Amino acid sequence: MENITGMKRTKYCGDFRAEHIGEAATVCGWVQRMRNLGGLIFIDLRDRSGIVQCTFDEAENAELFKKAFTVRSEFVLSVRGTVRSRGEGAITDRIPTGAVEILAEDMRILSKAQTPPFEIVEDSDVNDVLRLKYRYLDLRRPDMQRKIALRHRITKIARDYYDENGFYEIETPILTKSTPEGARDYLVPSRVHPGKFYALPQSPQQYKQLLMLAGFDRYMQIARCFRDEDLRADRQPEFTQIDLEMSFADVDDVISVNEGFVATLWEKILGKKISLPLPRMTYAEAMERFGSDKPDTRFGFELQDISDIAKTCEFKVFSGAVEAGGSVRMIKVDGGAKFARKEIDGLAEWVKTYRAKGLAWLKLADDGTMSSSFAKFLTEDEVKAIIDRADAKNGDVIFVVADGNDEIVKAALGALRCECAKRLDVIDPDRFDIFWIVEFPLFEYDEEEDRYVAKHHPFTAPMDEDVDTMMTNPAAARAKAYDLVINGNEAGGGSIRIHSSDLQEKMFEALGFSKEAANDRFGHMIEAFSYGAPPHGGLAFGLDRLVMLLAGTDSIRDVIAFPKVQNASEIMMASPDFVEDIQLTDLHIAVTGSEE
RNA sequence: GGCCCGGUAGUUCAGUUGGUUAGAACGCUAGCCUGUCACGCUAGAGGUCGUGGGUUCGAGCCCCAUCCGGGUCGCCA
Repeated sequence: MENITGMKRTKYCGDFRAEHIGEAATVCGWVQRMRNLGGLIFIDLRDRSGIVQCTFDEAENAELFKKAFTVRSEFVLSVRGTVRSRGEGAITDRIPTGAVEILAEDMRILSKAQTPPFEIVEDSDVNDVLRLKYRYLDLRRPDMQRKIALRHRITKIARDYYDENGFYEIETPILTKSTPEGARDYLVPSRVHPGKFYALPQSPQQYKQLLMLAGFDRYMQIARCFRDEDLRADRQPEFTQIDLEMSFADVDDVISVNEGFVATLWEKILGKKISLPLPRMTYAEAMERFGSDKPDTRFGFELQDISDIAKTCEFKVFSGAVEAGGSVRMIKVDGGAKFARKEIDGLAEWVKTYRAKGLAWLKLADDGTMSSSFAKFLTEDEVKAIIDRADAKNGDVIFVVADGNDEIVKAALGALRCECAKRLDVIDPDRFDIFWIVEFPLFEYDEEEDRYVAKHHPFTAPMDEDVDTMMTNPAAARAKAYDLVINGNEAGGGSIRIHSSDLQEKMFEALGFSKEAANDRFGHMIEAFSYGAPPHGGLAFGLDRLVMLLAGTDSIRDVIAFPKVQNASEIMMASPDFVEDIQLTDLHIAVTGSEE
């Protein structure tokens, strides 16, 4: 291999333009492709900025031409030469550097390369396992380079924006303590404390609150977080939050600063103006209209309650659901009559994954003919009342879900309306619906544990109106909590925190912690609050999801350099892995089961 | 843990009712070619059909199990 001495880059490949014609230049990069025309060889050289064509002419330099002959895809080269016009007819607007080329006068082969297991090209459609096994090759692809660069720009804008608004960037520990509520923790055994474990943080929640108590007033961090739960297309076990907290703030203050960040981001990255303040929708309204606490409002198909009609009808599936304390709700899907019977049957199966028992439907064909799975069990007036309420016209379909559990009805229809929108392709990909969901419930009932648990986390403040009734009527208590929703994605969320010891103790009591249990796990917080705590609150954006949205991709793996696959392993390094017995001994750990 | 989908050449895929020697494109190798840019032309190499078992005269195709991956429900304060 040759060295780079005297052949250092003068400019990135993608930066050459007609104005540089006549200049001497040296470029370094990977061979994207070569075209050998006999006495003339073109090599497309690629670096992170783009591609430039290097030309080797046998008539100009026969020895160099011979060397270029040995070059193959993905070789790493340094090429020195003169920038010149490609000449009449050869100029292309296919790439930004298409007006020029570099006539090579010298070339070093800095590194040879095996033929890669897949082609390094834009948007290649290669199996995920192979991509991830050779992630360093996958990342060479221009679209991946753009996504990772975009991620950098977003974190840079975040740091600048919060700095300008008085936030300090402060790091918090990665080795911390396990907390009983919430997701499963990743644990790290302690060598010096036999039997004790650190936990990796699910979020810097407690630390950032303590930073407010410490008087730093405003904090932010690009914080790595860890949750040992199953993966999804938009969920990784290790992910990044833009995490922040501010003192002497109420809901409006936190929302105001952070929607300013979102507007800045959209302006700088996409050139789109976001008008502020962003709209707000209560949790109750979101669930009632969209069956989701992160509704996609870019299309209609809203939920409508027909329990009143269903209650008295002869169809037991409907009336029985209402009698059992549940509900009967519907969505009208404009243009949904084009769903074939088979497809509707498929959707009926599909909603069962959301625990709905079935899917009733009523279709109005384009010629006005009605067909339905349930109309025959209802009176003409009842059917008409449903069609009228849905405001259904020819070409529409109405889907009805009935269940003794209203939550199931809403969740199933909420998911179904998104699925229908996707199948009918009614979503404008250039549209961004960004708004806040506010007034979340303070608690939610956990059927497994048979008690109320914190919907957000146990430090979330109740709304002032609900403080007095939160113990007697926990189901109705609302929190000073808010989520930012973008196109049906939860892009961020946060809350105002409890800052009085009294209220915090009351909260632990409501969650069913004994005084001892609360003290054991959160004693440091309770004590800290006793030394003068400012009112404070904060928020965390899911950085990965923000990048996804701004990059226009629907897989979180596309915006993380080295992501994990569904079983939480990392294919390239092959982690997790077994360790040496001596390491386990040092950590006082005996393994009782393994994959082998 | 449940459900759905997928695994055939280096890559992306096709493969009929179970029937001869499993094909295509791209990539790769060699040769020719001085204005290509998805260069072109000619020739060639390349396959445990994810793995194991079963049914059958015969399995890429049917059955069972299993592994790997994707999506999703549960889960994710």
